[in-house]
Amino acid sequence: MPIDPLNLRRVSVFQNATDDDLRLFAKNGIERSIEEGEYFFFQGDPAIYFYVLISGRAKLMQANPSGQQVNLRTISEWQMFGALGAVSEEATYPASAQALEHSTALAIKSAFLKEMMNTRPYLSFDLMKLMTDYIQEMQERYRELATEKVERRIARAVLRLTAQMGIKTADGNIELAFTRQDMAEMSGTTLYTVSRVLSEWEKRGLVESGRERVLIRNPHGLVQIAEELD
Amino acid sequence: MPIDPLNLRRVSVFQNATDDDLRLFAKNGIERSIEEGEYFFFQGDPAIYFYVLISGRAKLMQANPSGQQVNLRTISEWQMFGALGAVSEEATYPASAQALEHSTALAIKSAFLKEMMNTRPYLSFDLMKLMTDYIQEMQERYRELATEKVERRIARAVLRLTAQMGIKTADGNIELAFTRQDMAEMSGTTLYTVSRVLSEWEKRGLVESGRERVLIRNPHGLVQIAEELD
DNA sequence: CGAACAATTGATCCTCATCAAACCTTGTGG
DNA sequence: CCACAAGGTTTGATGAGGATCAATTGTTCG
Repeated sequence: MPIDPLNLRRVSVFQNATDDDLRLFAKNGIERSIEEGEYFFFQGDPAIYFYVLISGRAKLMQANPSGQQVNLRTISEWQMFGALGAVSEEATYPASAQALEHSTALAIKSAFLKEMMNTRPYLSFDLMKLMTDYIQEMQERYRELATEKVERRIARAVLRLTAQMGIKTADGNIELAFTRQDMAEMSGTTLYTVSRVLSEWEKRGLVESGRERVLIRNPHGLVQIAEELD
Repeated sequence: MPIDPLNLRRVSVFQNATDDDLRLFAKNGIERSIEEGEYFFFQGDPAIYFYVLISGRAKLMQANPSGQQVNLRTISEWQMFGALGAVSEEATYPASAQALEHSTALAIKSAFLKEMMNTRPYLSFDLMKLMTDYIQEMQERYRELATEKVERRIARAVLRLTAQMGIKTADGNIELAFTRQDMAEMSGTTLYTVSRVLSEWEKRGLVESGRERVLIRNPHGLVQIAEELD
């Protein structure tokens, strides 16, 4: 069943689009559903389409030649991904996009977005806005990785995730659904270190953790770890 | 003495501008000359202007609250910097821009660029192109920092620099003019480690190094260090 | 020539990665 | 409904890779 085109307004790049434009994008897109663990695209594939995640969760990962990988970002509903190729000609995806659970996305030809941008300044503008935000985030994460210790990096990753993908539980706490491996790839460390740090936090009453699950008990405590001098 | 507006075409974002547009930008800019070590702007300042470096060299650095800093990129002639603020409203610079030698830049109001982009799709487009390139570079550097060992990261930093700011010497070799500290900030390590690695490379005949100076003797050898598996 | 700055090198220490083994948790099929 | 397999997690032991500190040497410039 096709989505309601007007829902696309929830995509930040489309927030200023006319209803007609939204319908145009929807009409030009094809829905793709994939299972957990499968890929929307692989690093190195020609970047013909960009995607809008309609349901589920996914992650963008980049691997080095020997296979080690980092998690560049996690994608939740109504986020756009794979859009870098919409600008540079004959580009390939710089990262792979893997579903963290059963997910469906709308795939739209990058060339179409490019075409639309020619006549709609608001589109270029909103896409640029998205890019600058992302650049700033990457610059910060880069600095963190270069200058901060693991515990703090993990705290930051957890806070970023809670802001973006945290699920409110019945009792008002916030829960994350990630494996230790995922969290390690997001903070540039190993699953062992993440496990140790979480155990320590649990002892201190900051979180409660289980299989593919972290419950934030004391967000303020995490902020302190993430921010405090020395 | 004011610059020739047509020289602005060498700025990648202005490559498709009309001569008249170039003159407009030049007329709306003011030249600022600063000495080595001084700053065009500081991290946290309101981002009212963006800059085009006309002569000299500069670096963009980001510091964490306790003062440790990383070098996000180095800026050479006819490169634009500080332009992120042109998109997001009431933004502040996410990094500081410091001159590596006596430098002069053209400062143009971000609001003016924004205004120009409204009516000139090519401008938005070329700026986006620049942003995507930068995003890809940052993503790669982030992955490197997370997964690669220092020696390789230093090799990559050196190669990036030679491509961007290498100076051909009389005998056909390429030379870089950076302190160990600068190189350390660019590869996410310390000046001591950079010094040790350069000494080792010198023993192997890959480079020749001196005060604020590295001469590349065997670029291919460096590429091997930067790329080889295992 | 001397002061200021940059680079080198050795010694030491600490943070994490790595490896290994055991332990949970969840889902599946008999 | 239990048993077992598969995948996720924890924890300990060990060691490597760099950071840090300190002392010395080299370079540049007024």
